[in-house]
Amino acid sequence: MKVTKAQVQENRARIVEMASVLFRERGYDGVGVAELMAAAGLTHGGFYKHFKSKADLMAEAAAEGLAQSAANTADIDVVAFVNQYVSRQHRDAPGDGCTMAALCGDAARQPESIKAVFAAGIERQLAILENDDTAMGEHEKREARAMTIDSIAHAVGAIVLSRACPDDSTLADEILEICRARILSQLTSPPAPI
Amino acid sequence: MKVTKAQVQENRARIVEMASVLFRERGYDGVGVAELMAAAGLTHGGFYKHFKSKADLMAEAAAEGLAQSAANTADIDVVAFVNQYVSRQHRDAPGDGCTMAALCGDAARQPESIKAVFAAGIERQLAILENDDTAMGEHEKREARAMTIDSIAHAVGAIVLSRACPDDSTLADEILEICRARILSQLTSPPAPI
DNA sequence: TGTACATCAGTGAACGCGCGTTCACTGATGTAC
DNA sequence: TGTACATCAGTGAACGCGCGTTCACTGATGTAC
Repeated sequence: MKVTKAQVQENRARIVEMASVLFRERGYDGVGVAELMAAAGLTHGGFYKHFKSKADLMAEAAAEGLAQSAANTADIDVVAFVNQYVSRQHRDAPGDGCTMAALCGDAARQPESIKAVFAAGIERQLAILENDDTAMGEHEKREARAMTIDSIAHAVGAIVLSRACPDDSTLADEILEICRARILSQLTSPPAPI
Repeated sequence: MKVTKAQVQENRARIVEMASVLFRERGYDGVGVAELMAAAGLTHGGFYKHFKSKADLMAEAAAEGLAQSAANTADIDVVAFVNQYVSRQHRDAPGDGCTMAALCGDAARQPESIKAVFAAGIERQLAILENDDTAMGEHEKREARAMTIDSIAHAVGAIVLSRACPDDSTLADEILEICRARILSQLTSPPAPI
C-alpha cells in the first residue's frame, strides 16, 4: 500500500505535529512510538521510514513546538505575550502551550543536540519579542535583550512552579497572579541598569 | 540475614536520601528501583519491605529533598538565597540542588499526592524566606509573601531555562547572570504595589 | 543469664509487561518503455 | 497514451531488553521462657 508523495509528506508532518503536542502533555518518556503513530492515524512499524530514532523525532518535535510558539507571538508585544503566557489557560493546557515551559525539565536531561534545539528556540523567541529598532544604540539593544530574557525566564518559572502544585490549590493561582503582575510592572518601569 | 532495628532505619533513610539525589539528577523515569537500591548498597528485592511502590518513594524523596533545601536556607536571607541559587554551581549540580528546579516539570505529570508534597515544600520555603516580623501589619506580610513567591518563581525559571541550553552555551550563562541581577535589584528596590 | 524459636529485612531468581526497534511482506504509486 | 515493473510508505508480527513487582528462601535479631 504505497502512498502518494504528498500523502507521505502530510503523514510525516502530522506525526511531528502530534508528537509535539503529546510530548508537551506527558513528557518525552510519557509517550511511546506506537501511541505517537496511532495519534497520527498510522501503525508503529512505519515509524522508522520517517525517523532514524525516537530521539530524532524528539528533536524535530521540539523544533516544531518552539517554531509554532514563535509564530504565535510574532504580531504581539512583550506585554501581551506575558498576559497570555502567565495565565491559568496556558498553565492548564500544556499541549497547546509553550514547549519551553512544558519540556525544559526533560530537555535538561537530553543530549546536547536537543538542548541546542531549545537554545535556538529561545533565541528565536527573543528575536521576535525584543522588537528591536534599527535606530536603537548598542546599549539599548543590550538592555532590550536583557529585559526580554528576564521576562521569559520569569514567566517560565511561574508556569512551571504553578503546574507542580495540586490542580485546585490556591498557591498555584497565587503564583501566577503575583508573577504576572510583577513581570508587567517591571516591563513598564524597569529597574535602573546595573 | 535479619538486621538490627537501627540498621533497618538507617537503610531506609539512605534509600530515600539517595533517591532524592538521583531523581533530581535524572528525573523520576530516569532511575529504576534496582539502581536506587544498589545506590543504597542493597539489592532490589527488599525494596517493597520499605515502600508500597516506586510512586510512594517518589513522594517521600521529594519531601526529603524539599525539607533539605529549606533546612539549608534556614539561616540566610532572600538576597543570599538568590545569590547562591541563581548560580552556575547550582545549575551544574542538580543532584545537590533545589528539588523544585530539578523536578517540577516531572511533578506536573505526577498524581495529586506528589503535587501536594511540592506545594507543601514551596510553602515551607516561603515561610523560611519571608522572614516575617511579628510587628508587620497584614499588608506588609502580604507584600513580603508576594515578593518571596515572585523571587522563587523567577529564580526557578532562570535555572530551569539555563539547564535546557547546551552545556557550554553563552545563552545558558547569560540567562543566569541577567536574572540574578534583576531579581536582586527587584528585591532591593521593589516596584510599587499594585 | 541462658536457651529455643518466631520474626522479618534482605537476597536473587522469576513474573508479566510495554518499550524501542527490526523485519518480511503488501500493494498502490511513480517510472521506463 | 497504454503497459510492465521497480519502488517504498505502510502493516503487523516478532525481537531483545529493562522495567516495576512478586516470591520462596535465608539467617541474624529480638523475644518468650
